[in-house]
Amino acid sequence: MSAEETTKHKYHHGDLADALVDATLTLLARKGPALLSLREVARVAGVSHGAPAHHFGDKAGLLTAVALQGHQLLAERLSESQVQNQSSEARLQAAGEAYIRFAVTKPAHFSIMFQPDLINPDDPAYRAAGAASFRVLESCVRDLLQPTPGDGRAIDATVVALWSQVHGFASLWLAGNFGDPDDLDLLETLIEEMLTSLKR
Amino acid sequence: MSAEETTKHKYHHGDLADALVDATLTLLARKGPALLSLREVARVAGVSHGAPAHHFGDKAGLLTAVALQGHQLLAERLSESQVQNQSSEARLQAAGEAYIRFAVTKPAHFSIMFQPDLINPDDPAYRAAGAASFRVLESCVRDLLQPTPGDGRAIDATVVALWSQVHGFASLWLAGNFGDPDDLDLLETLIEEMLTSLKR
DNA sequence: TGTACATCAGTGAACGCGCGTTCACTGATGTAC
DNA sequence: TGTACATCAGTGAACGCGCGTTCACTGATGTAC
Repeated sequence: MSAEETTKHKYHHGDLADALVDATLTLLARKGPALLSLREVARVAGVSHGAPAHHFGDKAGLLTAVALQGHQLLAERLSESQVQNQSSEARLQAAGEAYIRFAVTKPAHFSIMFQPDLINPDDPAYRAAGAASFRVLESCVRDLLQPTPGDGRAIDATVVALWSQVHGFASLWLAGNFGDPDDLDLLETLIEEMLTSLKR
Repeated sequence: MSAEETTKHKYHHGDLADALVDATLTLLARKGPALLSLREVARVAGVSHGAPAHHFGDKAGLLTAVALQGHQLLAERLSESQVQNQSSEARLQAAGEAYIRFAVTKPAHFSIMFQPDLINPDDPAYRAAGAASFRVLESCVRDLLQPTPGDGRAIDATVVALWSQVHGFASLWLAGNFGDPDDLDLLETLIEEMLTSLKR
């Protein structure tokens, strides 16, 4: 972000695509995907409401870009959680924890990433990003189970179990089902208590 | 439903409130909560678009009624899953399985039950129904852990773990993240493989 | 350095649309007598 | 059994609104020479 961008109003924005994604995230955090409008996004970004079409085609295109960024970010966080040399069990737990922390710290991204109705779920880049984050989860489970490569099943039940647990926890937490979503102490406690049970 | 209702068009519907809820469920199944409109609901129910206001006040009121019915149905299914005299472990597993089966067989209900943005989350009846289904889950976990009544914690981590897992599985399944949501064989396999791990 | 020109990015007016909600109304029902 | 009347449930026209998308345009940028 250049210095003059903050003061002067340039006709050419410079990085409007990114700015629109950011504005979308702001609004997603404020009111949820169902109530978001393209015009309001443009308003927040400070551009005319016709501008988004240039970069994203239509509303679904913009939301797909946000969901895609979310998956990339998630894959990144999951990968980072694996870098330290730990036991397989610890790495599994770290992946689960990273998933939950991603969702809780990036609720706006998370709120749109699994909404096939609102995005273009067949967008190749989106699919690739989703597959990438899934692969990290999968790899640490495989690691744990010892290599039984190509045992023919479409999806491993242990990955399903882990993914389900952390995804469900994040969703329920964000919707306020476990108490105040801003109670970070409670969050820490629940994460620890829930995930240590993975070791048993 | 009376016989003549199917043929004759009566000015007074007789049970419009229920019919509107049913129409809402039809549309929720077809296009998801974000894209649902009150006027379309009325159209499907075969009444004028002003009619819903009489029974539900506004759109959020109607959606709240649907979410409420969903929670009641879920609580029922969870309770039913507990009636047989089984071991504590088997009952826990049965509750988890009942939760998933509810979500998969009633996706329209499930799609709106945890959307505080679209309903009136403070509606007393809705809150009560949600609390009731939570209590069933909680009771079978307490049962399993042996009575340590009133240990002071706001929410038990084991309930959190179970709820998270089945809720996450249902959400991810319905969104197509584990494969074709209509592949019932795969569903059976995954439910069994995932939930038997609860016993270990 | 300067000029001409192609390309690009954002504007803003215009479009048609379906929406949620309101409300005076009217058809139907049921109760009192 | 019949009549009057209160109550209720659904109608349909009207309201104002914000939306997504399109498109001729214009301001800005960068490149060729």
